[in-house]
Amino acid sequence: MNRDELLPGTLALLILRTLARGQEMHGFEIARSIQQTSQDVLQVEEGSLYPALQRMLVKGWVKAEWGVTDENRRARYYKLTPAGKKQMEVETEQFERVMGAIVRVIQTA
Amino acid sequence: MNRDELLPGTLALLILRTLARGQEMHGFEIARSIQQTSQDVLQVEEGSLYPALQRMLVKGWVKAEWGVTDENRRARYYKLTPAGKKQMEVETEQFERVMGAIVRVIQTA
DNA sequence: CGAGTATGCATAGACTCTCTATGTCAGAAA
DNA sequence: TTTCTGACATAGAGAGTCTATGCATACTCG
Repeated sequence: MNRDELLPGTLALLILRTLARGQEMHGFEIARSIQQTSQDVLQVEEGSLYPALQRMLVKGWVKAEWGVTDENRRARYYKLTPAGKKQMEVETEQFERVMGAIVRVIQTA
Repeated sequence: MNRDELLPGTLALLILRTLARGQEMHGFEIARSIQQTSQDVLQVEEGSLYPALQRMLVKGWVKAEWGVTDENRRARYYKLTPAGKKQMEVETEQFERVMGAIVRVIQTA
C-alpha cells in the first residue's frame, strides 16, 4: 500500500454515494464533495475521476448532461440511474462485509 | 468493484497482521489463517499470495526460511522483521484513516 | 488589452495489484 | 502405481489509479 489517497476499488462507491444525495453534480463538484466529506483524507485526482465516470456511464449507473455552472462554465452534470442506485446498494453491502472482515483480521491479537 | 474477495491494496497489511501474532507461518498457513479469521469472507488466492510475499521479502518486511511442516512437507516459513513491524503500524494507521473517511462519505446522507 | 490563473473535461502511458491458469515437486493414500 | 493433496511459483491478462499533459473558456489584475 504505497497509496496516499484512495483505496483502489472504492471510487465507484464513493461517487455513487455522493450522487445519491440527490443533487446533480458535475465532475469537479463530485471530487470536491468527496474530499470535503472525508475531511481531506480522500483526494480524487482528475486522472482517476474521469475514467471512473466514463466506466459508470458505460455501465449505465449514471447519466450525464451538459450544462453550465454557477460561474458560467460548461460542465457535465451527472445523476444516478435506477441501475446506479441498485449498484450502490450492492457495493455498499459488499464493502461493509469486506471491511468488517479486514477489521476482524487486524484486531485479532 | 467487481471483486469477490480482497480489497486491492490491503493484502500486505493482512499478511503483516497475521505474522505479527508471533508464530512463524508458511504461505498456505497464512492464507488459511486470513480466511478463517475473516470467517471465510476473505480468500487469498495463491496467485495473489506468493507475489505479495515476494514483494514483501524484497522490501525487507519479512524473512523466510525453508523448513518442514507437521505433515513432513517442505515449506517456507515467514516471519516479521523490525522493518515489517514498523510497516505494519504505518499501514494500520493509514488504513484506519482511509476507512474512517470512506465510512464518513458513505454515511453522509 | 493582455497575461496569468482557475475551472472543467479528457486522454495517454506507466505502474501496481490481483486473478486465472498452469506447472512442478514430494509425500500420502488408494 | 496412480492419484490426490500440500506447498511453492510464475506468466499473462485485466482492472484501477496516478502522473503528466492538453485543451478550452471565463475571470482577474496590471
